[in-house]
Amino acid sequence: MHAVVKSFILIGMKASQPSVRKTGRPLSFDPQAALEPAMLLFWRHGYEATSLAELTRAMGVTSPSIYAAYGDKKGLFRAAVRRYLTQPQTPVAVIAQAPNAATAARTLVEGAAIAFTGTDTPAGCLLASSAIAVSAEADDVREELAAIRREIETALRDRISDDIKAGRLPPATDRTILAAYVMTVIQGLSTLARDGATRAKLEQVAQFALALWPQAPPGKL
Amino acid sequence: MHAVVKSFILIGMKASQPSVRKTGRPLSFDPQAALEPAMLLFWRHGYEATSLAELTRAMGVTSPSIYAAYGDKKGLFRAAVRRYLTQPQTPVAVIAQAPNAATAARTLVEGAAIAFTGTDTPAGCLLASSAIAVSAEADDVREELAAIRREIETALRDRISDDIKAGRLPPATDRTILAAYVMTVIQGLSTLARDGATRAKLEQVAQFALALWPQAPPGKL
DNA sequence: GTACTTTCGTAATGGGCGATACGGAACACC
DNA sequence: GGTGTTCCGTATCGCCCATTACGAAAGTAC
Repeated sequence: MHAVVKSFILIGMKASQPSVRKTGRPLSFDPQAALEPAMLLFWRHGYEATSLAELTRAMGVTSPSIYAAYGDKKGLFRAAVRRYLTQPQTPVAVIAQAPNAATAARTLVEGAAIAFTGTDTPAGCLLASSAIAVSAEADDVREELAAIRREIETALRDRISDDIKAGRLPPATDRTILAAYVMTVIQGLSTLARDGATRAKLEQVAQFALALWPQAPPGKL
Repeated sequence: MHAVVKSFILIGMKASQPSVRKTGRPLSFDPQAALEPAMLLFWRHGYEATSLAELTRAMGVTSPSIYAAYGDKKGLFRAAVRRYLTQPQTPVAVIAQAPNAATAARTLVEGAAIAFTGTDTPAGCLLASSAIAVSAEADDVREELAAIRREIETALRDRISDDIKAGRLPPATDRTILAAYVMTVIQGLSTLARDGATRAKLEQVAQFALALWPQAPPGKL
């Protein structure tokens, strides 16, 4: 019975168009579209500091409908995080599609400086800042986001490994530290943006930080 | 009357030894010493996710006594932050006492890698992580911590200016970006520590990041 | 000892939280 | 048009939150 409920949730969330269900009263809202204002609220105030009352007001959906569509507050947050990460594409996809690790890192860091200072969105990064210090009851949510962050770091580290093997990076490069350094800069940029730093400042810090990328051995680019 | 209460609070918090008050039932706890467990809780769970019930249990002080000594939850948090920042000395003092900006930055970043991975303390930095995403009611607390972060950044930037004028740094050095870069790395290290990174890893990232410090012109060290 | 001052612990305050029970409404199916 | 199914809105649930009223307790002052 619990599995049945969950499958409905997945159906309701995956498709923006009318789902495969045939009978019963139709949904009066688009569960995918309603994630937008929820994502913005979680982005601004974080997971725990965003109340259901604020969410229902911003989404234009009553709480029983939210619980039917997403399960509970954690389910809604997870869906909002998924939406956040796929706009326009996930960091892991960015890393995979870049021609090399240097481009991947540059795209991530420069993209962070821009994404963290959007005029129509809250400052900083939802993934980096919305569940850092949480209560014991929400520790699973914090851990989920930490796992995503580690996943990105691992993907970048693997790309660096490839470049070292291919001779595009010096053999002495420490792939683990280099990947961790890039993540450190991105996380730090989120806090600076939240503290009110301008886009220009963030972009300059990003450029400065990227100057540490090891140079390719001669003739191996 | 409100000012009177506040003066009592300051007296009670500044002196660990018996205050100048003569009459009345004596305090049954040391308001300064009781900040230690409160600081650790705020450090671990952040300002909003730490409840008064947890605080009273950890401090061994009932809530009316907490309100008499610190005013309210925000007052207790501010006192805990002050205690955090003065162990062993404030970042601004570290910057002021260093022989030059390079040493100041190195001391801050290397100290962060160690302080953020203590075995007897929560991971990460209380200043960097305890009030990042907060509700509207706690936005003043977030802003207060942001002001402290900006103060540290400004102090570092001014130290860099001195070094440029004294010829210890290249004239083309952008003091604003260099100071912001150091702050970015420190904030990022806090998140990495919270995500479970080891002290060794943080120290290596710190060393790596510090390699970006501009070299002094020849003969000007 | 008596009066005065301050802090103590107990117990409660109103309010907001996440989550839900329930009956009516809106569709598809036949 | 009747039946079955699903969703909607209202109203509310119990719980925990930060904060405080109140009377007893523990000191000093005289």
